[in-house]
Amino acid sequence: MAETLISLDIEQPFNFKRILVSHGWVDLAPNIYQPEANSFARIEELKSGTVIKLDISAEKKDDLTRLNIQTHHKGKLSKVNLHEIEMLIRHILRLDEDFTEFYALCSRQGEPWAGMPSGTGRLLRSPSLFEDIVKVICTTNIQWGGTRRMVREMVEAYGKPFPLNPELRAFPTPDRMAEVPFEKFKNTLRLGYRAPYIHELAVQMSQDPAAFYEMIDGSRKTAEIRKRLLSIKGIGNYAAATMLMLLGRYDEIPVDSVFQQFMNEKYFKDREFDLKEAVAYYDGWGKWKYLAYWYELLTSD
DNA sequence: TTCCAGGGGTAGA
DNA sequence: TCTACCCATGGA
Repeated sequence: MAETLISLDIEQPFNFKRILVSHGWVDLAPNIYQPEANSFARIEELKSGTVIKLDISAEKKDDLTRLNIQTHHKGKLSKVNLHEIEMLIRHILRLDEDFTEFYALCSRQGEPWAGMPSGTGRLLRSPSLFEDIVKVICTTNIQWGGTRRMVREMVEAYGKPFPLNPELRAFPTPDRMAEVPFEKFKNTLRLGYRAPYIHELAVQMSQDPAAFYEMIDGSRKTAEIRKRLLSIKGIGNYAAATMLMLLGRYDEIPVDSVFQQFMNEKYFKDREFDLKEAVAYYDGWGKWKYLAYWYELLTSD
């Protein structure tokens, strides 16, 4: 067993704890949430096929935050491996995303946004597009406990084991899912009607991953990316809005039962609920609608 | 047992 | 673009 510590100093407003409680992602396998330690771990299969465990925590250092990524591995990690780990950490924690404009807007909008803790706004994501799409599909038309179960079953059935503790596994690659015949895939996992969507996605992404990354290219307009996301079976309006959020685009409100119940209770107490009016409530936030809604929801009770 | 969940696909207007 | 209807699964 070997350990390698990677430390990253973050100078911009940054709030690690807020990432952990930003949405449910920290609680989905192969993430391991450690709330008492204010940290989380994650099993990761690197491009080389090496499976490692990452223990991710943060500490305050004067005016900046130091991220500590304790990497547990068998054998030695190459420079390429270490670079890949840093890049994936930067991605899942959104270290390179700029929220300056959002914070300025929050301070002008009054409460609850004006009182938002510094560095809020980063919602945890997964290293790969495949993992995030699969997880978003697993949040549709099901309670959160069901989402956790389905994701856990996928990891347990098809994730590559961590050699130092084979009970822990990485998130399955598209290849590993695609090579399983559909009938077997469907009967191994209890995904309900989502099984064909996820298996088909795995097949397509294993055949032509570049097409998917080209689809979400940063130079594309949000509406264009949204249209492409909607062409994926299993992704509708809610899931597309959630995927856009995960891609760093906050233009769309994810209209689901949570949104409708929250808006109904907060703004439609004495009158009939109007969905268009509820969505339009966030129009003033422009490209920051999702974060505005999400923060209001988090602080509502 | 029935209802429905952090909805979406499809057919038919 | 909008509406009905169907969809597996499991928790409440």
